[in-house]
Amino acid sequence: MASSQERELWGSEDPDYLEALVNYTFSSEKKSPSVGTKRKRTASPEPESDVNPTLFTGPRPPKETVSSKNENYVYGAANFGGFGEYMFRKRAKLQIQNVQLADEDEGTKKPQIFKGVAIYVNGFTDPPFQDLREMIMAYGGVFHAYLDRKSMVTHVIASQLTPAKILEYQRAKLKVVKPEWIVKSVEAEVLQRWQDYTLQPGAVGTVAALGQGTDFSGGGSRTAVVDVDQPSIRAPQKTLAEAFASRKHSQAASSKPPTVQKPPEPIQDPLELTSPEMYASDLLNTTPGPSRSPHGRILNKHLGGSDGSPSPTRRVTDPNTPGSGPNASAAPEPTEQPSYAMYDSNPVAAKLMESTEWRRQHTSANPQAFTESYFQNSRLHHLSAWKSELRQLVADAREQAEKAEELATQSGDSKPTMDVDVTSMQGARLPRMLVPKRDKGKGKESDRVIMHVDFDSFFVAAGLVDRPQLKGKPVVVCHSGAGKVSTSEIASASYEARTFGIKNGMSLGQARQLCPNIQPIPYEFEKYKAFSLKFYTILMAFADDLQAVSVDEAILDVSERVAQLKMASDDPGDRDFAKELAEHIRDKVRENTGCEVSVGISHNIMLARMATRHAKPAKSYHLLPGDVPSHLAPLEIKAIHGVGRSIRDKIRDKFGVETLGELLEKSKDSLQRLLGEKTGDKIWKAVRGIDDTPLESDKPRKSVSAEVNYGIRFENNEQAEAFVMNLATEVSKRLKAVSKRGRFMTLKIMVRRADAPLEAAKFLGHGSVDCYNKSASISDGRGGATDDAVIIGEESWRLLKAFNFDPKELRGIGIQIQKLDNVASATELPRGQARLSFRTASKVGEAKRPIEFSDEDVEILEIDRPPSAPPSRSSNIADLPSASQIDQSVLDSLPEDIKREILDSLAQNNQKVIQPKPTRSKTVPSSRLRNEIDLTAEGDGSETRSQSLPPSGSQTEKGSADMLGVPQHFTKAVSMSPTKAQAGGPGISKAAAARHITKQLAPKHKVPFVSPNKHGLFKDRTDVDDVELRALGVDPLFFRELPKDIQKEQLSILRQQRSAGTRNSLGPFERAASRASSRSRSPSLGPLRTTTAPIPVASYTTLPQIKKLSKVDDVQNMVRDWVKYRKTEGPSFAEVDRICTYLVKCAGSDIGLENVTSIMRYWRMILREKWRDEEGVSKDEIIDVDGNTAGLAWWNAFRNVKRKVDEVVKKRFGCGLALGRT
DNA sequence: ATCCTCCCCTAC
DNA sequence: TAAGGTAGGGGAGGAT
Ligand SMILES: Nc1ccn([C@H]2C[C@H](O)[C@@H](COP(=O)(O)OP(=O)(O)OP(=O)(O)O)O2)c(=O)n1
Ligand SMILES: [Mg+2]
Repeated sequence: MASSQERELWGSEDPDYLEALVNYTFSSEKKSPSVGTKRKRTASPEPESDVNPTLFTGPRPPKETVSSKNENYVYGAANFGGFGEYMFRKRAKLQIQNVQLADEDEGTKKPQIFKGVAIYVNGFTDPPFQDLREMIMAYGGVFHAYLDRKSMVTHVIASQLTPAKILEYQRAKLKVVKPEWIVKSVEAEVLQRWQDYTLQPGAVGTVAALGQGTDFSGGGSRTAVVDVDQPSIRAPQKTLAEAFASRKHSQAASSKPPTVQKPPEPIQDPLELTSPEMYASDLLNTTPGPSRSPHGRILNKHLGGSDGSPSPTRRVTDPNTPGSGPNASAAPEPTEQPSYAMYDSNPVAAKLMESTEWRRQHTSANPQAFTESYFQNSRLHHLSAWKSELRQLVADAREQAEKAEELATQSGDSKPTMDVDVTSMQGARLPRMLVPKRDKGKGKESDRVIMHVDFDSFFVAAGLVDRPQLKGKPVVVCHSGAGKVSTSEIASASYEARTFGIKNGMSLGQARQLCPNIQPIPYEFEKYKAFSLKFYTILMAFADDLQAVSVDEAILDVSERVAQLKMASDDPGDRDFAKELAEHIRDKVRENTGCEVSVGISHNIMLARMATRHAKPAKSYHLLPGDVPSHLAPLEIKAIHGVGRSIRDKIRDKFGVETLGELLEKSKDSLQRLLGEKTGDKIWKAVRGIDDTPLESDKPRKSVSAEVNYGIRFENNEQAEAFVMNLATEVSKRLKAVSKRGRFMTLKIMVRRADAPLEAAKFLGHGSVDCYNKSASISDGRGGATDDAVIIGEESWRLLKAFNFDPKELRGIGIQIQKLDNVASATELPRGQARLSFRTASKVGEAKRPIEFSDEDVEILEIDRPPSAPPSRSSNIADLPSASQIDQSVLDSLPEDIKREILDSLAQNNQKVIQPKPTRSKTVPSSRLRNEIDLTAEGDGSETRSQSLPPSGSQTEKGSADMLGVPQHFTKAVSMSPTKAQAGGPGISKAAAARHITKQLAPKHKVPFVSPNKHGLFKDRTDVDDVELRALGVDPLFFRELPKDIQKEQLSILRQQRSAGTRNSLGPFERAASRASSRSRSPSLGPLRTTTAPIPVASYTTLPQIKKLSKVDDVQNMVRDWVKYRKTEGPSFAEVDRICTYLVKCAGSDIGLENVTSIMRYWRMILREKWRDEEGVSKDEIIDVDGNTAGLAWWNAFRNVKRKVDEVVKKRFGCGLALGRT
């Protein structure tokens, strides 16, 4: 039965596959390769015309099927739209204020429809309390935070109240109405009859408000509201879900009654195996595994010894055998668990691979088609992509809100806020944290109310929305569905399935052994995305702050929100508002998605997560401080977020403890010695329920990558090269999608281990492999960051070629880009512009560059770019292009030993003799029996285990990695063989020598290979930007202060106008710019200036540690951290504005002025330390060696703030603030 | 001390 | 059939 269903769900149209299945004899060992057996499928398309229909089409439900769109930057069809108008609830009021201000500007003031109306809001409402409050106030009403006999409240707003409560109010002569009354009145801008909105005793919480009330589009601002088109909180939408959800095989499972048989025996602690690197499927493989260390770890047999043979940086290895440790076993292992795969080498795959045609249709042998369909169907790829998109959306919404907040504040919204104002928006004025992660709330940790929200069995839950008949049954989401021995991975298992021991990450085959009647359902990526968007939209309405964790999970700070609820309640009593809010959120999500989420609440993130675990499924749980000790004590170590198998084992091996309670006895010091400073401290604190980690919602992206470690099967180098180029194109797309460009890249390679079977246990999996990485600098022609697919692709291919691997042995390829610059501030200019900038740049650059680029950088090595190569491309640190590219004279200048090494390496390289050492490898422990169970699961500890090299191995590993026979850097840099040429020469170790060279090469590449004097290079696109900006009539200073997206947008508009010859008419941006400059133009910048302000006591210039006021000191520290935090990308608009607001405010008071001077001086000092350049007016180019423009942005920010402060000071004292020279 | 590079580890 | 990606915290050890 299952099979028929499966067929219906997935179908199986691949004749070759079917044949392979049929022909395979399970009980026997592999059959002899019957070549030529496979014939082409009946109705198959020609090989090339259509790449491979089976990958794209197929009987899969059209719904979830990826409808890839062109605009999607990745193959994924599941990008999120933007939250666009969504805002954090907390900021909603500001939006309204804005609207109001705007209206006032136009002379259109909101009609005071609520004049004479005094309102009190009770309990949870939709829209939220604060939104209502703002609406009421904006339209002339009075808002009361308390309800006592003295207040003149006329109306009580509530979505739901107990009959008793309603009566009580009515007796007090209060009108009890629903929120819609407010909303509708605002929408119509006319006071509606309250009688039409009275709250009836019987009314259920189904506040219609969500349905429609929230949208007060009438006011001209919908900022605080969920847009109707987007999946919103309101209408239970049928939208996407329905649109896509064809009723299709909904009745597929109908055959079986909803009876679930009981699981054989709940597995408590399945062995854990897999790990990111070590997958359970590969455990069976290795026969003669690496030797085992005392602790059950596998010792890495040292490959590539001194002979220079290659050594992997890593080897994907065995998940350590369960309980193999000495003490082991605290957890009784279920002895009967199915293994990930039944065979060491997948017989079906082996057979299919015999067919060239099949390979070209289903593996990397067909780069373009394979990559595309692979990413479209990779759940892990989607998970990662969604995560970063969500983070970006949250960051955007936040930035937008903050901007609005600033505007509202600045514009003087000093209008007297009605009476109370418990909630006051003072947040906007306080010098709140600049850097989010900073100790914004030290000391008040206990006051935080953190909520962790996570869907229960997300993929399954989403899938069951359209398959109600499967609810209550053991269901799993995975590809395929056929095959008794399927190696298809289970992305999500229902709670019913979990009772059988099935876990996320297991193979379907394993699951079948645990539960023969397991019901697999297909993926529906589009639906997950849509649900997630609704989910986040809902959360945003209730959170003070929000951190996106993943597509189905988020962390909220609801401290303020809960405090407000409490204050607004006339009868706080002992109600747990946090829990009520959690349930409210659960209701909302259920209404909108039909899925259950669980909520964990506590006073810090770690505990909130633990609370969620306890709550699941379908519940909420508030872990109170008093319950923490007893709650944590019995949990296993892995229950701490961030503690995986490796750390758990280290602790277990060292202390022999299994639970958090036992860990309490270990000293912090011993933990730090074992795990490292930070990790040890974290664990020590965690065990005590301590976690001061703040929510992180706006961290800048540090890398962008794309990798494929599945289905990689090349027949020759041509295919490999094509694949690499294709992957580079993918990375390029991703970079462009986030407006980033990089200056450094790393190629990640997986190679089949010699002892691993040709075909892995997992169908087309990578199997047991060795990992190798190689890095290189990349740049556009001007030494700037790049996102060019060709540049990245060529560099990647060169790096790969340098390894000289047999293409047939490759099993994984990845390209990662680092050292990112934002496009807005990086290069993006057409040639012409570049040239323009060049002039300016060289002018400025020549003066300072020489200093930064010492002779060694520039003169030691010069590499001429082959004329054929586009001048734009430069490689770097990593291998030298070729012997012909090395300037002989430069070579001659090198120490003899080093020179020899270089030549040797080049020679070897040419001979293709070099064998790199893997940095890592993945393998299987020999001890693992084929039928043992290993399983993976994420939830509990069973999954991933990655085996780190044994201590000794690790060290050696590390050492060898660095030296690889020779210094790793050198090796990399020169693509040379591992031979440890002994050159240790005078004084320097070989490694040191290599590094030395590397260093010389590195900077050199990023900049050109030539001397700056010679060619006046060193121009920086940043300069370009400034020059261009000026050419466009824009003040660079002002421009830099704008949010990146605005910068980009304005830039393109201006360029367009310019090219269209419209330049003379002022564009919106130009107007803004001129306005800005005139507004703050003040000569105050000069370091010297008379002062009225007392000179700060200490000269931080010389002694930064001197303190004056601890408060000042705190601010200074914050500034220091801030600069450090944003050192590579410059400060954000919101941050600068905040510090500016703070300083201006301080400057307005006598006491504060002194502090302002101190802080400004300190800030300047920090900037001077980091970016030499002074804030001199004449020069505005501060570009560091890497071409980064952060320094420029920082100085601009400093100058702007200084200007604003000066304005204030000038008004009071007649002249600007004097900071003195130093 | 602190930075930088090259990993390892973890999470979903 | 099957889709084992990817970003960021942080540690080790060398450079500065
Ligand atoms: N190894 C994994 C783990 C998770 N996921 C996907 C599917 C999950 O549904 C989703 C969310 O992961 P969770 O860890 O939150 O797991 P579930 O939501 O499935 O279950 P629960 O949260 O109830 O434990 O991510 C996956 O594809 N592979
Ligand atoms: Mg979940």
